[in-house]
Amino acid sequence: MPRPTILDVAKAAGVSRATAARVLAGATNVDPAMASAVVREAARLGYETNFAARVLRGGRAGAIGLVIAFNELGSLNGTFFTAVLKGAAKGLSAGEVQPVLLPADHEDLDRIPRFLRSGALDGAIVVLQHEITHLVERLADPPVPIAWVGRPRSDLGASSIVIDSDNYGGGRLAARALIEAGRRRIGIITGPPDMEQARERSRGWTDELAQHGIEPGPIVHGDFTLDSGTAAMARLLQRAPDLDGVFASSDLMAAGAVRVLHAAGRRVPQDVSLVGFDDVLIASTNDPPLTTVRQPLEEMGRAAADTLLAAIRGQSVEGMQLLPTSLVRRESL
Amino acid sequence: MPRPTILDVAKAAGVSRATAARVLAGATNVDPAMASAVVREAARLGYETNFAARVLRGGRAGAIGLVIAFNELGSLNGTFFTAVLKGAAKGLSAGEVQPVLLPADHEDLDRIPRFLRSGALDGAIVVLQHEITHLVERLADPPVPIAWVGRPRSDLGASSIVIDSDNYGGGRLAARALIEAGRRRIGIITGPPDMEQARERSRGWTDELAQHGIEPGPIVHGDFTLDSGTAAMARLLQRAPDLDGVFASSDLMAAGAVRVLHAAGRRVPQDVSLVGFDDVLIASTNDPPLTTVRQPLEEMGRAAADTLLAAIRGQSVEGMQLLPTSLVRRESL
DNA sequence: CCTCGCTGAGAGATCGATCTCTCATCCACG
DNA sequence: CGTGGATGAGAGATCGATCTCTCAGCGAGG
Repeated sequence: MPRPTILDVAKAAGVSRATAARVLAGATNVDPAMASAVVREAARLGYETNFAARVLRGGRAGAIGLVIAFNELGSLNGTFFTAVLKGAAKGLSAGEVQPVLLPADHEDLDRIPRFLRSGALDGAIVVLQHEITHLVERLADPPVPIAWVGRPRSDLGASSIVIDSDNYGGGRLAARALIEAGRRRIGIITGPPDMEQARERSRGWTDELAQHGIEPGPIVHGDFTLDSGTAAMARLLQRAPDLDGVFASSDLMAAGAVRVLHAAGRRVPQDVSLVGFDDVLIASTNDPPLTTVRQPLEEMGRAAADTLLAAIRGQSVEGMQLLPTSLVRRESL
Repeated sequence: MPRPTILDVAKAAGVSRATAARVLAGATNVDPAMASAVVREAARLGYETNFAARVLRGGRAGAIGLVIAFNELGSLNGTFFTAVLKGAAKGLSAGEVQPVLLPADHEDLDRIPRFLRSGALDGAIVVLQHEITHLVERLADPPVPIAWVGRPRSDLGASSIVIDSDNYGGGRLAARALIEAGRRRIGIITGPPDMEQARERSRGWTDELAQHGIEPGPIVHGDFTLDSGTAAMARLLQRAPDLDGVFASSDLMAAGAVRVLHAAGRRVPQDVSLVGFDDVLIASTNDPPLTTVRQPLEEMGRAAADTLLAAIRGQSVEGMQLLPTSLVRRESL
C-alpha cells in the first residue's frame, strides 16, 4: 500500500492541496470545519509529511546527525560519548528534531562528508575522538552547520561552533592537586599528540608545575584507552621508579595505570598518587575510586545541540564555548 | 555557497542535464569525451547527488536505520547491541548503504514510526530490547521493510523478517550442562516476561529438566540488567537456600548473581554452579569467567542487514531465521 | 540514391510539499 | 446601493534528479 500523500488527505477532506498543507503547517486562517476535517483524515490515513519533498522544497529535514567513531562505540570509552549524546538528545528533543547517529568508519572517511553533502540532514554534531581526527579536514567547508565537541587542531572558519571543556585549566587543576598533596616527582600519561584536548591538558600541567618551581617528570603518550594506560604506566615506572604522582589524561588510562602500580607493589595513593581526567563511570567504580578532573560532558552535549539548532534557525551564535572543568576528589589522591 | 546541482555540472561540462545524469548513473552509451568532462567537473565542484531529489523521484535513499533503545546505549548492556551493530554495519557497507542509528526514546515512542513513515530511509533494523517492546505494535504495518533482531511477541505479517537465535535450544543447553555437572536443585533467573526471547529460554530450561525427571527450582524475574540480577539472586537464595545451580537468562544478571553468592559466602562453582546467556564481554572478564550460552550476535546483525538489503532490492527472502546457540565453557560451572 | 536501423543526446514530465500569486466572497462603511 | 478592505481558498510554480519520449545524425544495405 502506497504512502498517502497530502493530495489524498486533501481529497478525503474535500479541500485543496494548499488548504491541507496550510492546516498541517499550523496556519490559523482556515475555516475550523475544514481544518478539523483535514486533521481527522490525516490521522485516519496515517499521513506523514514526505521527508524528501519537504527537504527538496527547501524546508528543514527535521533531523541532525551525531557523528561518532564506530570502533569506540563498543568499548568502555563509549561512556564518554554516551554522556555527550544524552545531553545532545535532550536538547534535540526539545527542538523537535530526530537525532541520527552516524558511525564513522575510519576505513572510509569520506562517507560521512558525502552523506552530509547530500543534504539529508540539517546539521551535525561531531564528537571529536582520536580515530576520526582526520574528518576535520574533510569537513573544513561544511555543507551544513556543524557543532564540534572538542577542539579540532586545524583552524576552522570563524563561523564554526566549537564546544569544549577547559582542558588547559583542568591540567592545572590536576597538577595543583598533586602538588598540594606533597607530591614532587610527578609523571604524566598524556593523550595522543594529534588531539588538541590532550595537548592542552599537558600544557596546563606543565605551566602549573613551572609556577611552583617543580621540575616536570617523565612524559609518556597513550591513546586514552585502558590498555594504553597500562603500557604507559609500565614505561613511566621504568624511567622513574621513584615517582610519587601521576596525572593520567583520561580515566581509562588512569584505571590501567592503577593495575600496573598494584602489580608492581605500589599502593595507591600511599606510594603513588593518581589523578585522572573525564569523570566517566569507571572513575567511581575503580578500586580505588579515582580522583579526577571532571568534564561536564552532558552539559557539553546539550550546549552543542542548543547552539547548533540556533545556528540552523539562522540566529547568530557564540562560536567558541569553553565549559569549566572541576576536580572531583575520591581516593586515588 | 549553495550546493552545486547536476545542472551546474552539466553546464560546466557543456552537456545537458540528462547526459550528466547518465554519466553519474554509470551509463555506458555516452561519448567518452563528454563522460570524462562530466566526471571532472563533478569532482571539481564537489557535487553530490541531492538526497531529497533522488528519494522523491523514487530512488533509494541509500540509508537504513538501526533502532536501539536509547537508555541501553550507555550501560554495559550496550555490548549486546554493539555486537549486532558491528555485524550489521559490515553488511551495510558491502551494500553501499549508510547506517543510521536511531535512539528510541521510550518517552516518545511514536517518534521512530513517524520518522520511518516520512520515507527518509529505505528500511530499518530493529534490535528488540525490553524498553522498546511497545514499538512492535506501532510498526505493525511498516512503511518500509523492517528486519527484527529478536522475536517480537505479537505476530507480524507473514512477509516480515525476523532474525533470532535459538533461545529455546539455548535454554535446553544451559539446563543440560547444569544437570551433567550433577546439579539437581536448579533455580532460574529469567528475563522480562514480555520478551519472547526470555520466555523461550525458560521454556527450553523447563523442558530439559522435565526430560531428565528433575523438578524445576524457584523462578524469579529480572530485566537483563546487572542490578536486577543481584536482586533476583537474593530472592532465589531466600526461597531456596540449598540450591546448587542457577541459570541466568543474561550474562549481566549472572554477573550480578555472582556478587550476591560471594557476599553470601557461596563459592562459584564449588557450591553453586552458574550458567549465563549471551556471551558478551563481561562473561569473559567476570571473576570467575562465566560459562554461558553464546548467541551469535555479530552473525545475527549481519544476517539482518543482508536480508533487509535483499528485501529492499525486491528479492524474496527467508522471513524467519533462527541462528544456533552454543555452550561456551568457562569457570562458573 | 534512398531508406531503414541504430547510437547518442536533448526536451519534457514526474515525484510531493509548500510558497506565492491570484481570485472569489463577504461585511462594513461612505 | 456601490466600493474598499479583509479573509479564505485554489491554481501555478518551484526544488533537483531521473525516467521516458523524441529526434538528429550517420552508416549500411537494397
